[in-house]
Amino acid sequence: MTDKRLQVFAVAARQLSFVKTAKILGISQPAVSKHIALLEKELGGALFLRISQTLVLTKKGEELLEIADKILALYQSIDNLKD
Amino acid sequence: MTDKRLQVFAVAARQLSFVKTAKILGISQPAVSKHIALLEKELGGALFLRISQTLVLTKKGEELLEIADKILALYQSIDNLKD
DNA sequence: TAAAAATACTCCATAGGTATTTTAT
DNA sequence: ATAAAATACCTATGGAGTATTTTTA
Repeated sequence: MTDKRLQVFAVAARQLSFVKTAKILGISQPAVSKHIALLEKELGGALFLRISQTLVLTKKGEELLEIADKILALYQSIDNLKD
Repeated sequence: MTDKRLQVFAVAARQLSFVKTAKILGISQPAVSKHIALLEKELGGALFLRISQTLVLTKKGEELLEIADKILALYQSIDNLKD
């Protein structure tokens, strides 16, 4: 698991669009899809429901988002150790 | 950054031995050395002092350990989402 | 059709291993 | 001579990209 993966998820969970997520993070749309797919595989369940090209966060997705936000904030504090 | 990297660091910070860390985690000693070296490069400073084959945590190392513990605990709670 | 996500490839960087070297006891 | 960490080298997996396909509005 990487912080990048969680970051991609956190943005996607709020944008509810892999295309927008890709633009925001400056990576390709397939890269986003693959991050999410691997995360879902790792957690053994869907994080998003794909209902007629609309994305919706699942319960598991919501739970992950809460934890991911905390982890990402802590990674930020690691970045601050660089100074 | 990966959770594995932080886990290797957290164990090493307590064992103060890369050999012991490697045994505990079931990976090779060079793998441990490389994780630490990359972490130190990423943070732009030493995490351990190598004083006559004794390892000592630096201030930066101590600061990282506190944050790493919190992140690793949160990763544990992600693991629990699998159930 | 148009737009979004998924899939298929290709390429490079990183993680891990074994073997070896260096350094200090 | 021993023991620990670092380095060299090799291999395999993962991450990223571009191009394409699939699906649904």
